[in-house]
Amino acid sequence: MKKTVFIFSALIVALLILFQISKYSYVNGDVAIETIISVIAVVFLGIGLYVNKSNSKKHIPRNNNIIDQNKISALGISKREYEVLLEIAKGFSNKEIGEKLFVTESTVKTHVSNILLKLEAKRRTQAIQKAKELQIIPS
Amino acid sequence: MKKTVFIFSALIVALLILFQISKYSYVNGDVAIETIISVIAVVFLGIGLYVNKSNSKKHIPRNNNIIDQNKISALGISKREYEVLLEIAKGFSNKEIGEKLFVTESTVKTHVSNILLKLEAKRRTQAIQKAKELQIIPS
DNA sequence: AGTTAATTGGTACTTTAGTATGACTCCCAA
DNA sequence: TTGGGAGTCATACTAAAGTACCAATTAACT
Repeated sequence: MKKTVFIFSALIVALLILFQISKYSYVNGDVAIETIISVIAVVFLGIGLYVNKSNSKKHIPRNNNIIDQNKISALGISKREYEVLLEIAKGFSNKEIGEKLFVTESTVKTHVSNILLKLEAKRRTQAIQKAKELQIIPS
Repeated sequence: MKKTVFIFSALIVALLILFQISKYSYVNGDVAIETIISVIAVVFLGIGLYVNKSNSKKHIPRNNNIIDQNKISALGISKREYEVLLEIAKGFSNKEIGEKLFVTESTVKTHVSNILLKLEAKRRTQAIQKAKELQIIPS
């Protein structure tokens, strides 16, 4: 909200400055009224575009690719377990995950079991669903 | 792109109209220069806001909750198979899905096998992943 | 130095998941 | 009316997934 206050302040200041400049210039006959109006028009068109852009940017990140790191550690999920979780969500088997992470299938199974406990899931598919709900993996 | 052309045309027309109005009003001494400038400023501020809004709206629909019905039928996935697919994505076991849809686990297995064939997946987790990529199930 | 958590790996076992095949019913379009 | 797709179910099998315990190593912390 600080930004909004700043923008409107700048807007008012700009308005006053332009008033004075245009008055002064006109009185002296230096500048044509068309020029003054054009400058005003362009400036405020630009302000309108800028304000709208900075507002619309806030609405774009509706997709939750923002991973909640706090929840991961709150659940006690370790670095390695998390890596396994990501591979599970991609649809890989335990064997494939083992090959990817350079560990045996046995190790992967251990990690998976721990993940299921920590996410309170009965199956890996349920773990995927819960992890996405908790926003700890990208959807 | 038609909209953009329209907007810029309207912009130019508005500019010309304002030129004439301001000239005429000033010559007659009816209106103060401050008023003219204020009107110009407000009008172009409004234009700036409007143009960017209609542009940014096009970028918003990045979320894909829109299910592609055409792809489902293109893949030859039947109504019942699709129902099973949705339950798989929710993390249910074959037995649980059977209870939900009032069929035996055996029937669910048949459906699952067909789904895996049609989605070219080796596992149900991979089927979930592919289905989400194809936007045939909500993410 | 001792403790703890994380990572790794193994064995043995149970439970799901998935495949293959066959069969029955229902309904719809040719 | 008949062929085919969709849906249902069963059996028998193989393949993954998951559980339970145990154990060794390493890095970090006290």
